[in-house]
Amino acid sequence: MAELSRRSGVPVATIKFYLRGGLLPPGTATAATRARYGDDHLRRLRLIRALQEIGGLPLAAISRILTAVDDASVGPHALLGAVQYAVGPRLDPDASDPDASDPDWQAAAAEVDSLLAGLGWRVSAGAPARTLLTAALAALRRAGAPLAGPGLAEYAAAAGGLAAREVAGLPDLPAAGRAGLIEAAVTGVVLYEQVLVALRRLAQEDQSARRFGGR
Amino acid sequence: MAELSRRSGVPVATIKFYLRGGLLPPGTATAATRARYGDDHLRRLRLIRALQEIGGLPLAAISRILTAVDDASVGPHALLGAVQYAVGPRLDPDASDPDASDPDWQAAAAEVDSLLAGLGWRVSAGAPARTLLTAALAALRRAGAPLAGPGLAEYAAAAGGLAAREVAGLPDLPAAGRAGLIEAAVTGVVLYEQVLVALRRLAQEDQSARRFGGR
DNA sequence: TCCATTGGATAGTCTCGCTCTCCAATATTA
DNA sequence: TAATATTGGAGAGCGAGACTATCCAATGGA
Repeated sequence: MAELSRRSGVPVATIKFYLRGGLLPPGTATAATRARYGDDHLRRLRLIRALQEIGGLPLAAISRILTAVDDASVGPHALLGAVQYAVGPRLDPDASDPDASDPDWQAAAAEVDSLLAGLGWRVSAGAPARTLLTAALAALRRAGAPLAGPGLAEYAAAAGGLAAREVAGLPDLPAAGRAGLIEAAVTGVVLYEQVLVALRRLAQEDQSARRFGGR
Repeated sequence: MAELSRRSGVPVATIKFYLRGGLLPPGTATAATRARYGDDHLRRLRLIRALQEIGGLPLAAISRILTAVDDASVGPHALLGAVQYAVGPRLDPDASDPDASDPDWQAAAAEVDSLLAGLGWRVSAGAPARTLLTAALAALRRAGAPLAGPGLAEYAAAAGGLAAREVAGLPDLPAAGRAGLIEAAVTGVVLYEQVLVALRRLAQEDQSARRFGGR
C-alpha cells in the first residue's frame, strides 16, 4: 500500500478512505496484514483523482460512475448515461423550483424542447443535462439577456460537432474490450469537457484583450 | 426584507447571511429596524444565485467577482480577468504538483504553449484556464489517451469561434453603461459555459444512442 | 397599548473529504 | 529470538463551506 501511495502520490490514509468507501477495490490479500495492489489499482486511483480534481466531481458521483463501470451488464450507451447522471447538473435537488409557475423557466423549457425537436436529437426526457440547459437559459432570461433561437442553435451546432467526433472516436467494443472503451468514455465525457471549457476561457481572454485592450 | 425574500425565493436567514458576508450591499436604512431593498438588490441576489446554483461557484469566488464588479476603476478587460481568476480551475492549490518533474505535465504544458503560440492568442502566462487546460491534457496523457495536435486544434477552433461571437456580442460601454456591460460579461463567462456544457452532453447522449443503440 | 416583525449578532447544524489514532497481526532486522 | 516497524482495518475527529436557528432590543402597525 505504501508503494501504491508513492506511485500515485495519494496519501496512504486517503487510499484507506477510498477502500472503505468502495471507490477502490481491495487488493488481493497475501497475508492477514499484507495485500498486493497492481497496476489496475494504480489506474483506478488515477481515474478517481482525475475525475475529482479536474472534473470537479464529488466522491459520491465518482462512486456511482465506478459502480456502473464495474458492472459488466451495463452496455456502452447505459454507461454513458450513468456518467451523465452522475455528473449531473451540480444543482441541488432542493434548488430552484422545477418549472413550477416560473414563466422564465417555462419559456426556457419550451425553447429547449423546440431546439431538440428541430435537431432531431434523441435525448431522454429526464436527462440531467436537459435540466441544466433549461436552468441556464432560464437564468439568462431572468437576467434580461435571453439566448435566442439562432444564437442557441449556433451553440448546439458547435456542441453537436464536437460530440459527434468524440463518440465516433471511441474505440470499438471488440477491439478495445470493455475496460478500454469504458475508460475512454468516462474520460471523454469528463476530461474533454474541461479541455473545451478551458479553451473557451482562453479564447475569451484573447478576444477581450483585442476588443478592450489588455494592458 | 421579507418582501425581498418573497420576490427572490431566497430565505430571509440566507439574505442576512449574504449581507453579513458583504455579498449583498445593505439596504438604505429608513429607521433603526427597517431598511429598503430595491430592484438592485433583487438583481444582485439573482446574480448571486445564478452564479452559485448554475455556475457552481463557491461564495468566496462570487464575492471576489462582485468586488471587482463594484469597483468602478476596473475596466472591462480586467473585469473579465477577475471573473476568470474567480472561476479558476476548481483545482486545489495543493493539488497535483505543478509541472514538478512530471513528464506528462511537461508534455501537456509544451502542447498548450505551442497551440497558443500557433493561434496567436494573447493569453497571460498565469491564467487559471491555462493551468486547467494543462492539467486536463496531462490527465489524458496519464490515462493513455493523449489529445493530439490536430484534435486539440479542432477544439480550440470551436472554442475560439464561440468566444469571438460572445465577446463581440457584449454591448458597448457607453451604450449599456458599466452595470449592463458587467452583468452581460459575468453572465457570458459563467452561464454560457453551462449552456455549452449542457448542449455537448445532450449531443453526446444523442450520438451515443445512434452508435450504441439506446435502450 | 401590545404583539409581530426587523436588523443585527452568535452559535449550531449538516455535508464533504479527508486525517488521526488505535489496534492486533505480522514482517523485518538486529 | 527478541525488538522494532509496518500493514490493513475501524473509529473518531477535523476544518471548510453554506446555511439555519436562536436571541435580542428597537420599532411599526392594528
